[in-house]
Amino acid sequence: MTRIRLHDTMAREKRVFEPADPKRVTMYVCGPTVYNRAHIGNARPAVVFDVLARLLRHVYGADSLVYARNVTDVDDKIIEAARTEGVEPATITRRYEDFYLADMGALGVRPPDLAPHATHNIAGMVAMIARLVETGYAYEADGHVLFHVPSDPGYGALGRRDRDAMIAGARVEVASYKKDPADFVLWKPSPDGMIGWDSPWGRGRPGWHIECSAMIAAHLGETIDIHGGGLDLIFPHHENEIAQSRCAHQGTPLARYWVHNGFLSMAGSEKMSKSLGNVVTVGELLAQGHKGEVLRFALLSAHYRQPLEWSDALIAQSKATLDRLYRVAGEAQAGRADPAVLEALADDLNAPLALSRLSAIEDGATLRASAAVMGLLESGASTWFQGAGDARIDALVTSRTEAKAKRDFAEADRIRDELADEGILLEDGPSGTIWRRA
RNA sequence: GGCCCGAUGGCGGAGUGGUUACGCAGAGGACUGCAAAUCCUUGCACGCCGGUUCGAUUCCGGCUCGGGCCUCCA
Repeated sequence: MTRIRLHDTMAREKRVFEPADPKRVTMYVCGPTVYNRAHIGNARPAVVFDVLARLLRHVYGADSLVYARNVTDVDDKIIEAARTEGVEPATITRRYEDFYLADMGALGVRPPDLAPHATHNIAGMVAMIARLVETGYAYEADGHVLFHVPSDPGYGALGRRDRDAMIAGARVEVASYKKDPADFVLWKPSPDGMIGWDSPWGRGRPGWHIECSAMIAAHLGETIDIHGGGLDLIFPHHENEIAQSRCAHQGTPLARYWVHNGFLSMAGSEKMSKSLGNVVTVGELLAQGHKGEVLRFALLSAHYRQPLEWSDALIAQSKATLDRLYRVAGEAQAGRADPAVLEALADDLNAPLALSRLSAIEDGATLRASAAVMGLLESGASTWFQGAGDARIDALVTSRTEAKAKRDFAEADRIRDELADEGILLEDGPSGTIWRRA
């Protein structure tokens, strides 16, 4: 069996991956807060963990992975967006979840096995908060319930920071009702008219961190194999998840491996972020005519932990490379995957190395099977190059072939130029002329 | 200020204590009515300064530059 190694953020090093139960490998990745369109940076974890899921299924069996990616559908940004538009929060969340699924689908991201929604798991959150209050890890204050960080001596292990450092660096004013500046919210009150649920502490809504802890416990178990997400979630989000879950579960660890992807930046080298306004959404890129698979290839062109600078040149290079790979793949059916490609992916998901090994494959069936583990080359070559097909173009190509047979090259070139103006390129091969869209 | 990460050829990007990454783009050739595609050939590299070493892009230290986190954030 292929031996997978993963870089574990907790250990700060690559570790051999050994699931607790090879027949039921569990993975949880922090999914979107659905209040706007996903930008290309948001797509990186979706694509990266989609590849990891494909690899895990390849190694452990298609039915041996349970992959959950949550949907945060209650959040202050959602409430704000709903208020701005004058609609219910559910209108916002449904709209943007649909967009998210469509955008990720275009990138070849398969839906996860489970997509738990925060609003469907309130009872589990309330129960977990209640247990934390009972056991002295959390307290009620001014309508809020807060996790008391000093009560958890293990706090800070993932983010590698001590309490003093956290407090010294705090850039947000500390709420007066907190016992300790580092304490974070588990439950907050909702005024009349705002989305909320009844609880022992009054009508309110959950804090962000408790959502993931409760949904992991409810859907995957107290300890999961892999927890993934973006680098920026390490602190505080994942640190807080760990604290809540461990304290609610008698010290049982939340995850056995922590995997974090690096960031995408735009040319100009600042982090792509909504607040900076330097974002390109997946929807915009698709609308510009870029194929989803090209964007996927571009996202996989750097190792997932490395920074990746997004640019038009990167998109163009990715397309050119994919064009060539599709010519090799042709219409071949998937055969056996190349072990060298699998080996690269198994070594901490080294996608760039895997892609380079893909380039060395000359057999279409092997190429297609190997690329499938990365979610690439899943179309036939004719679909890739021509799309749905076009009888008018076929007729023009036939006319040109006839002109060529009569050695009327002026007419043949005229037709070729005419098609070129439409972005249609012709290739005269030994078995006739084929066309493709540029 | 604290913690963490990165720096490879025109571009993207692996990897390694001493031999070719690979891809894209470029150049030359073959093929072609001309192209395209394909094949062959080919140029271009490891941020700066020290140290360890027979030998460092690779290990160590310092520096410079860039990026991330420090309770909104993939």
